[in-house]
Amino acid sequence: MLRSPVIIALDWDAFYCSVEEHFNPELRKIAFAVKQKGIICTCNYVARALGVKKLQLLVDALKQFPDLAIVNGEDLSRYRDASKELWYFARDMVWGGKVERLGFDELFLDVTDMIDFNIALLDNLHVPGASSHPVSSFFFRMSKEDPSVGFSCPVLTVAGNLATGSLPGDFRGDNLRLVLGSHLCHYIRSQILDIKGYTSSGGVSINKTLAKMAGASHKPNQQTVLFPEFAQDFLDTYDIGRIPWIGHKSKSIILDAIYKGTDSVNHTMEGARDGTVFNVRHLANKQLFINSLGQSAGDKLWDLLHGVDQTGVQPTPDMPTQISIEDTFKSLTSLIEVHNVLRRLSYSLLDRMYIDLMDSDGGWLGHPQTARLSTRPRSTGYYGSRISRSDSLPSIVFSNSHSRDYIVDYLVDRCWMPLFSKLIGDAKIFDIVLLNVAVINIEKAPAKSSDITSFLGKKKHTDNNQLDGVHREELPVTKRAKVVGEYADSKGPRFNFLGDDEDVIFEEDNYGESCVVCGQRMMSFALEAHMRFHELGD
DNA sequence: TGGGGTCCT
DNA sequence: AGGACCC
Repeated sequence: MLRSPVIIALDWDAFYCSVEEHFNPELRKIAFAVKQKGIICTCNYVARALGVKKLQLLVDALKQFPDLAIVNGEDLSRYRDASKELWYFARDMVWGGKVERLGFDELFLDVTDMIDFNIALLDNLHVPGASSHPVSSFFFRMSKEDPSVGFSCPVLTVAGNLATGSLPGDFRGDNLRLVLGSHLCHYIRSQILDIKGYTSSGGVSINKTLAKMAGASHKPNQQTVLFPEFAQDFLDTYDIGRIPWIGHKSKSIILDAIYKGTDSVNHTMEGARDGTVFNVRHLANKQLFINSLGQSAGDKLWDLLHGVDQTGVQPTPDMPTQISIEDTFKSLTSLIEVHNVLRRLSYSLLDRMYIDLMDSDGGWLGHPQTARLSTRPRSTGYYGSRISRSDSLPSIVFSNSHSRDYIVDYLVDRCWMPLFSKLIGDAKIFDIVLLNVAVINIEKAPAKSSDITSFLGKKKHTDNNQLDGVHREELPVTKRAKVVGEYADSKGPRFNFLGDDEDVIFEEDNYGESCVVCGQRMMSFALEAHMRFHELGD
């Protein structure tokens, strides 16, 4: 008999805010939001209760809620650190480490093996002919080796919410496995809260998409199990655009294909086109999906509407496949400004490479092969459109015999600036709003025997599962400080109320300054290097 | 309207 | 090199 997987989706509640509250517990009590440039990227639940929205314009939110506190979240290092820590912690609990990370705040856990093992234990408790009563509780084992590790698991109840509010017809077979999954989910969330101090929302079902949607249906700090027999009812009420992996483009293509006969008035009015899963399922068919989206995407999205998701949990590797650093601007038009931004971005990029690609002895775990520079032109193309150029990454970035300053200079002059020239072409006239530097195509370094060189000092990666509440909050800082030193310290969490306008005003003082020598306008932080440029007599 | 990521074409 | 998707 074929058994379904048991998948758990976890989502840290208001993640950036939770991290900030970790650093500054006083934030817990007040309404606050995390901003990046001109927008609020997330806000805590105190603020949400007042009506603050995610992805709201900062100026709008402050107009409406003058007392809203604002934290600058443009530097992601603290969130990345916390994300990694929670990911490793969860992964240590899942047999085979079958954990996939999605963004910084979501995990998929394939706990099928753990469920199967414990189902077998449960079956053994039923002595044939001895009793007609099933056990009401048993000890769920979290370890194959140590029978004392685990938790008490009531098998006649479901932990948390029921998607569609319905109990399944029976507690046998795959249903029983999901019941155990719900208790496992609850146990894992409790561990994460008790030991790491983060609340989460959980979803339990037979594949990633159903688990994720189930989890999203009851937030925060709750969990939901979706039994397969209710999957279609659950999905049918959703708009297709709310199903993960069906984005704006796909939704629009699908609705266009379905409603292609209707007039243009209806076409442009979103409300006029019923996009519920139920409606789309009945007005379209698989062939229409394949015709309009292509074989592979059409097939996949049609399956999704029916609760079928073949993509398994792909364990996220320890090394990222790319590392990128970016910044956005209102407008960047001169080479010297670009040069200075690239210098700053290169510093951060090196930091990230040292953190994510080096082992505790300062040896490289992986070597990126390619450097990629991306920009976004101002007001050309659709929003978000980027253009990029790439070239092989100079191997000097792996050197331990050059200073960081030297490597940065080398990168900017020999790598990023030439790529930038390639990007903007012969006209040499540009107006960009974004710069992104990335190292990609990271190849795993061959296993090394020993490497004594350690110009960065020890980067300790301990498993701090046993840390108590007092020391827990110091972790992310101390972990990073040894590696990046004073650079990171200068960029610690900043937070201010309205009235302390440093972070609230949008980059006001970065613009409109003029060089006293040549009169060229540039951002203030570019002035210093620009003056050096004059002193050297160009 | 951010500052990241993944995979596919 | 770009485009889709995710957060």
